[in-house]
Amino acid sequence: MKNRNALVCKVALSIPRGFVATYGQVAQRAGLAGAARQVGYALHALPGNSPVPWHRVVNTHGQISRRSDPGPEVEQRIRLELEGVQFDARGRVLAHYFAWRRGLE
DNA sequence: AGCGTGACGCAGG
DNA sequence: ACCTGCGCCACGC
Repeated sequence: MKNRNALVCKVALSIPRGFVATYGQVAQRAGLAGAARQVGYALHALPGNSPVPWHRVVNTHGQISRRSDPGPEVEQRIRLELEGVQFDARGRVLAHYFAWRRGLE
């Protein structure tokens, strides 16, 4: 269960504080291109005390993805705002905070 | 071993 | 901008 998961963690850890990245971008960087879903699953499986900045990963719309438990959803928003990340009225992270632009790299 | 499900993403219409 | 379908792949039943 390591590899895939470890790779995802590694990429997540490379996201600069105060910035965010999409599941797709993380997947791409982890060598799991096209399997963004797996990134979501991998992060979902992380223990709550994990040092991995899972909150810096959002969906392609720059929004915090809906999940079964609303709790983590709120926590993610808090943690990001704590790092200075701002959201627009629709709950999307402003493009300015994306660590890596799409198509770039 | 098959099947549904899910923190996703992209191409079409 | 909105909705739909399809691809992806690990997990649990």
